Amino acid sequence: MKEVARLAGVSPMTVSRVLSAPHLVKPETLEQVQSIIRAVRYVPNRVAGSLASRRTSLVGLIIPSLRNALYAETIQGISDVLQRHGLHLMISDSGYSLEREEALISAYLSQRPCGLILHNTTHTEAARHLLQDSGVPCVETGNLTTQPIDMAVSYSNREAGRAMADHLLSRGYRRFGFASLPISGNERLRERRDGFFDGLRAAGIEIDPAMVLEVGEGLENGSHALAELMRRDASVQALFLAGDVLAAGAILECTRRGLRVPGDIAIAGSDDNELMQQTVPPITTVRFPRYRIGVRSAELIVSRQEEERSQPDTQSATEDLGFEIVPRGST
Amino acid sequence: MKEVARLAGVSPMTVSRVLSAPHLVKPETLEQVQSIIRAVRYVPNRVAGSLASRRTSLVGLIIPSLRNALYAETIQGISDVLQRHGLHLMISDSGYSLEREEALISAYLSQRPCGLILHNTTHTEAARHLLQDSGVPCVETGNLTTQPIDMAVSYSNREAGRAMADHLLSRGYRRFGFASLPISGNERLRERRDGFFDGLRAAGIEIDPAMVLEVGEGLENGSHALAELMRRDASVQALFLAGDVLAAGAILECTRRGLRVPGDIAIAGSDDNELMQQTVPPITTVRFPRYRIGVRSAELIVSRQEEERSQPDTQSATEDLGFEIVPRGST
DNA sequence: TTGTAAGCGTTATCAA
DNA sequence: TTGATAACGCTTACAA
Repeated sequence: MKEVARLAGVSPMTVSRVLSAPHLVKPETLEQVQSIIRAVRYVPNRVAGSLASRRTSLVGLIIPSLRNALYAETIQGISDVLQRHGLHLMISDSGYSLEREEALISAYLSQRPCGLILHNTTHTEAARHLLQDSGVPCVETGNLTTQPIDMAVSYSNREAGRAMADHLLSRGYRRFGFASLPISGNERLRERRDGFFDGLRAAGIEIDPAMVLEVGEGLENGSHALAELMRRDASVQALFLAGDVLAAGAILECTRRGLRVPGDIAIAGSDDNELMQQTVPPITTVRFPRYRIGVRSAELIVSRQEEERSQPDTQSATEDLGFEIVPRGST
Repeated sequence: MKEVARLAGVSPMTVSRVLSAPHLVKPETLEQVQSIIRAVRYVPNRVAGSLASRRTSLVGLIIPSLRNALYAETIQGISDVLQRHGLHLMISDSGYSLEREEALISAYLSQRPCGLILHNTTHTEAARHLLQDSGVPCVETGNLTTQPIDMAVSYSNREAGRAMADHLLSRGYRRFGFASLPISGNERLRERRDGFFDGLRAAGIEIDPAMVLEVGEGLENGSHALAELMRRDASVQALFLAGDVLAAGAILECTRRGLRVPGDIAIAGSDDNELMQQTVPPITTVRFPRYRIGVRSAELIVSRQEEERSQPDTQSATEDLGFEIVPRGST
């Protein structure tokens, strides 16, 4: 910057203004400086800028897994908003471990980000403290929480589970099975499952513990879940496969076995992805507004940031973006 | 840090050492300082650290689209390696636009990252200059390039296309169709398509331009592609659907139409994802080592970084990680 | 093993 | 509209 200033015959401060507040610079000076900047291909150093201004352009995102296509929509929503505001996204995965999440939060806070987004609402004690003390705007997402650390943008997994129970009951099914990814350490799935059980119980139906399964990720494990649940109870009428693409895997397995869906067995999924619409038959599912969640999360952080520049009266927020049962051919 | 130093009765420099070179500190002092750090919940400021050391812990990644599940594997590979080395990943999507890529490169360079990974081998003139002048280690990936800006880790899309042609020819097919996402601005797909045509041509077969289609993303568009190509030539024998999940969409459409695969029509895909293995029949495809590519890309940047600390004799590298034709039921 | 001094490359602040 | 000056919170280099 000094070099640019020297060549343009102005002070470094003027160069700085050309870059970050061009409207404060006389048009001729502006153009003069800009031409030098282009000529020497000057690339400003934001590290220095951030230190001086005590403000970075980094937003941190921690998700349970990068591989899981679920998060892609949310990430795109976040990214779209941040990019419009000149902010940058750091992403890491916690591998579903709260300890790793804590370590990541700590590492991210060292970077003095202008915001943090967590796809998670349960954290270690230490992690909560870190976040609270830091004063960094923080959005929790992935599940509705009554006690957000700062802000939350989500939907109720419990209500979604209950709504799916109501849907299946309304179709006349009475014997159920349930499968999901491992519940431990995943409050989103736990809530969805418990909501489902609540809904059945309200209709006087108790699900057999043997008909509740945890399986690994992937289509293949959806197939396994179907096979195993049918083996355990050949008269089961409806399955709720909560999580990722398990339901699609089950449908594909039905195709392979020549089972009619929903004639022989009804199958419902969650997390509407395009696969759900394209199977034969298309799968009844519960859809969460993932892109919108990314967008709102990012917007909250951006607005927090802009607030800070004017009036620093921080306000917490919890937004419930809802969900939607999408009835299709499989139930 | 000053505050911690004061409370611990040492100089700030000792606190700094406790954090970044603990082996240089006397054990008692170390413990003493660490206990103060915990007590006051001191979170070091890496922005300041980076400015002083002229070294950040940020690696930038630019991919064409965040939504595309293709990149998830590569990202996970990168992330796994970086996390082990205490580095952080910034991710943005260029939306398949070279101009946006250039803008992102420029923005990333301002952050003085310790490396950049581009899922792309064609760039604007300005972008190449920026990268070359910056001296920031840069890995290009996604396609084999003869002229890497710095380093490259990839596979040959052209060879992959040719290999798929050979595979289909060896199965006895002679009338072909091809569909992919839009080719323009996507050198990876162009190469794959051209390689496919090369392979056919070598066997004396020229593909009818009417049987070459570009469609949008998603399963649904795979279905459309199948419908359209069969409409244009009812006697077509084999389709190569290159890109994303188009082939799976086509297979699902065949299921809906009651077409036998490969009896009525053979279908081959690319980018082996789990969907390809689970359809009925499973889809013949070409598999790229996406996770490995992420791993190697990150490793090259890490090793460059460590080199720099010792001997600064930078060396360029192009690594070809190959691909694999996976013959399955659909051809 | 620890400390001192001098930056790192910007921006905030105030004065001109 | 522009400039001088003093930070920002660390690390490097060297000295003790």
